[in-house]
Amino acid sequence: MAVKKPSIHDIAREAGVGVGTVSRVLNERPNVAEATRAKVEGVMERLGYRPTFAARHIRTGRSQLFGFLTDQVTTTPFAHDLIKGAQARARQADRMLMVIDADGDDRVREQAVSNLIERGVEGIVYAAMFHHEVHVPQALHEVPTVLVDCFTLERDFASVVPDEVRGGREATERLLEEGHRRIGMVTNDLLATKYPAAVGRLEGYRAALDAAGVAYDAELVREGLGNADSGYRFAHDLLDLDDPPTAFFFGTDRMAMGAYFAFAERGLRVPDDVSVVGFDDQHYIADALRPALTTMALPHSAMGRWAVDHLLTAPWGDDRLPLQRRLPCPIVERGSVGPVPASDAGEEP
Amino acid sequence: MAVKKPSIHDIAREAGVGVGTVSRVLNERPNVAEATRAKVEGVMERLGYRPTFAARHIRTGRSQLFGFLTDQVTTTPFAHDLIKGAQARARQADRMLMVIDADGDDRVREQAVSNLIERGVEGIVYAAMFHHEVHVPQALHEVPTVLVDCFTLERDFASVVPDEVRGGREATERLLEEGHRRIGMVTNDLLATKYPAAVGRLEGYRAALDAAGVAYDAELVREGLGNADSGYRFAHDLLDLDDPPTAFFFGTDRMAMGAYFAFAERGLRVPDDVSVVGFDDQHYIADALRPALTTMALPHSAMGRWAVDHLLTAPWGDDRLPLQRRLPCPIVERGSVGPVPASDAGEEP
DNA sequence: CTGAAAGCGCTTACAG
DNA sequence: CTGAAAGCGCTTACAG
Repeated sequence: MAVKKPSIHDIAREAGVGVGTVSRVLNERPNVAEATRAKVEGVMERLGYRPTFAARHIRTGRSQLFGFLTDQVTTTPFAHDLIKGAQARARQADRMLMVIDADGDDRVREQAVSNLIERGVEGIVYAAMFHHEVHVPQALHEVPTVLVDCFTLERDFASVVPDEVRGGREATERLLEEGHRRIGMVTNDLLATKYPAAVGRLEGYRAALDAAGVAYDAELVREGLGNADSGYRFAHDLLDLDDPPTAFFFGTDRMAMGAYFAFAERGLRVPDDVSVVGFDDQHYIADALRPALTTMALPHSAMGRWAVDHLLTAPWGDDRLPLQRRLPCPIVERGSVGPVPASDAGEEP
Repeated sequence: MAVKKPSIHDIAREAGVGVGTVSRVLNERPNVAEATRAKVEGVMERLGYRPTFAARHIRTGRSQLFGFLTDQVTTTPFAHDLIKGAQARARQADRMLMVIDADGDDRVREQAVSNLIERGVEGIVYAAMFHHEVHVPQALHEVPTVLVDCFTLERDFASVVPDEVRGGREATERLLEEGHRRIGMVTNDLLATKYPAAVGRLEGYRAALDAAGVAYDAELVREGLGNADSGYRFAHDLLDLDDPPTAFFFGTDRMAMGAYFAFAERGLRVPDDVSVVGFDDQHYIADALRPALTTMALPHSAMGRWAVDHLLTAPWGDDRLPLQRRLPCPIVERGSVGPVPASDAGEEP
C-alpha cells in the first residue's frame, strides 16, 4: 500500500490515450474503437486500477447512496430484517446503504442526519422498531425521507407501517373459523400508551367478532405488557373464568410463549384443548414452541423494501399529502390452532 | 429543492472573502479574525450551507468510512448486535459504516467488496453469524480487513471470535460449583461439522470435568442440532438413563427451551429438580423462559467493537502474522441453576 | 490574517 | 473515434 493508487491519468499515459477515452471505456460508452478499448482495459488490469467513486459522485452529483437511520435503542431482533429488505431493494437499483443506529440520543440523531446529508444521500429511511409516533430531526426535511413502522403527528413524511387492525382481525378470524366463540385476547401493551400496535390489534379483534356476530365480552380481554410473564399470568386468569376461553389471541409471540407454560401447568394441550395465535412471527420463538406457534408476521422486510422503493420512484417535493402506506401482516400457519374441543362446541347433538 | 445547493464559492462571494477563508472557518482552523469568522458563519447559516463530503474526501484522501459485510444469509438475531458494536466504535472515531448483507451469493459478495473499495473505505469488517471457517473474496487483501466470528484456513486476516472452549468450561464449572456431578451436555451441532462452536464448547465441558476430577461419561453427551426439538428429545433421552443427570448444559438457548418442555412433561421443576445452563444469550428466549435461563453470552457487540477498533489502531501491511483474538463469553445469571437435589447429593448423612 | 492558485480524480461537452 | 480543456467542491501550501 506504499504505492499510490493509479488514477485515470496514469492509465491514460500508460495506454497512450487521453483521459476522456479512459473514462469512456470505464463507463462502457459506445464510440470507442475495439482496439483502443482492449488496450486501455489491459493497462487497467495490469495496474490494478479502481475508479474512485467520490470523484464520480462530485462530478455527476449522484451519490448512489441512501441513509438508514434507526430510532431509539434497538435491541429487537427486527432491525436486521428491516435493513435486509431495504438493502435488497437498494442493490437492485445499484445503490448502497449507510446504516446508523441512533442509540436513543437526540443529539446523535441530529448529527447523524447532518452527516448523511453531507454525504449526499439521495434519501433517508428512518425506521422505528415498533409502530409508534416519533419526533424526527428537523433536517430530515432537506432530503427525501420515508418513515418505517412509525409516523409523525403531522404526517409530513411518507410512511409505511404494519396494518395492525387487519392483522388483529385476521388472527381472530382464523380462530372463529375453527368454531371458537370464547376467544381470550391479551393486548401487547397498555391501551393508555395509544400505540397502534396495541390499540389496533384489539380493534381488529373486535371487528372480527362483530362481523361474526359474536358479542364482545370485556372480561375476555386483558392489557398485557408484551412479555412472557403477561402471557403466563393472563392465560391463568382467563382460564380461571367461569366460562373460560377455548382460544387465545396474544399481541406478541412472547406472551404466547408464557401462556404455553401456563397451559402445561394445567395439563392443557395445544391445540387439542386450547388454540392460540400470536403476533410478530419471531421465528426463534414461534418455531421453537411445541407445537410451533401460528402467528401474524410483521412485514419488516417488506416495509424496508417499500421504503427504498418509494425513495427511488416517488417524485419528491410536490405538495400533495405524503403517502401513508399500511402493509398486511400475513398469517403464518404452524401448529397451534385447532377446532373447538368437542365438549365446548355448541352444535353437538 | 429546485435551487442548487450553495458551494464554498457562493459563500465566499456572498461574504466578500476568498474560498480559502471559508474553508478555514469550516474546519475551525486558527488564524481567522473573529469578525471574518462571524461574517462567514452568518452567510453559511443564511444560505443553509452544507459541505459536500465527497469533495473533502477526494482532496484529503480520507473517506472516514468503513465497510461492514456479512457472510451468507443472515436470519439470525445476532447481526444487529454486531453492527451496533461496530458502529458504536466507529462513531467514537467519527467514521461511518456502509453495511452490506451479502445474501449468500458469491458474486454479490465480490461485487460488494469492489464497491466498498471504490468508495474508498478505510477498512472492512467481514462478519459471520456463527463461528466457522470462511472463504472470502480475494479483493479483501487490497484493504485492511478483520474477520468477525469466523476465520480463513490460512489465517491471513486478523480475526475476532468467541472463546468457545472457555465458555463451555465456565458453563460447566457453574454447575459443578453447585455440587452437580452428573451433567448432561447436548452439543449445538454435529461434531462432524468441526464447527468451533460445537467442538469447542464440548471441549470446555470436558476440561471442566477433568479439572474437577469428574470422570467423563460419554453416555451423558449427545450431538444436537441446535434447535428446540433436539433439546426436547435429548432431555428426555438423558432423563431416561439409569443414573440420569441432575444438570444440563445445552449448546444453544433454543435447545434449553425445548428441554424446558420436556421437564414440564415429566413434572420436573427448574432449578429445584434439575439445573440448566444454555449458550447464546438470546434474551428473547432466555428472559421469557420460566424460570429465566442462565446462559453464556456470545460477545457480539464486543466483537463488532473490537473489529473496528483494530482497523482504527493496528498498522496495516506489516508482515507479522495477523492477530487472532478470542473474546470471553460471560455467564448471564438468571434463574435456572440451583444446588443438586438432596436425594441426589452424595454427601448427606 | 487572507486571497489566488493549483490540484484531488473524475465526467462532459466540444472540436477535430 | 479521440484528445484537450473545463469544472465539480473542496483543501492546501504559498505569497503577501
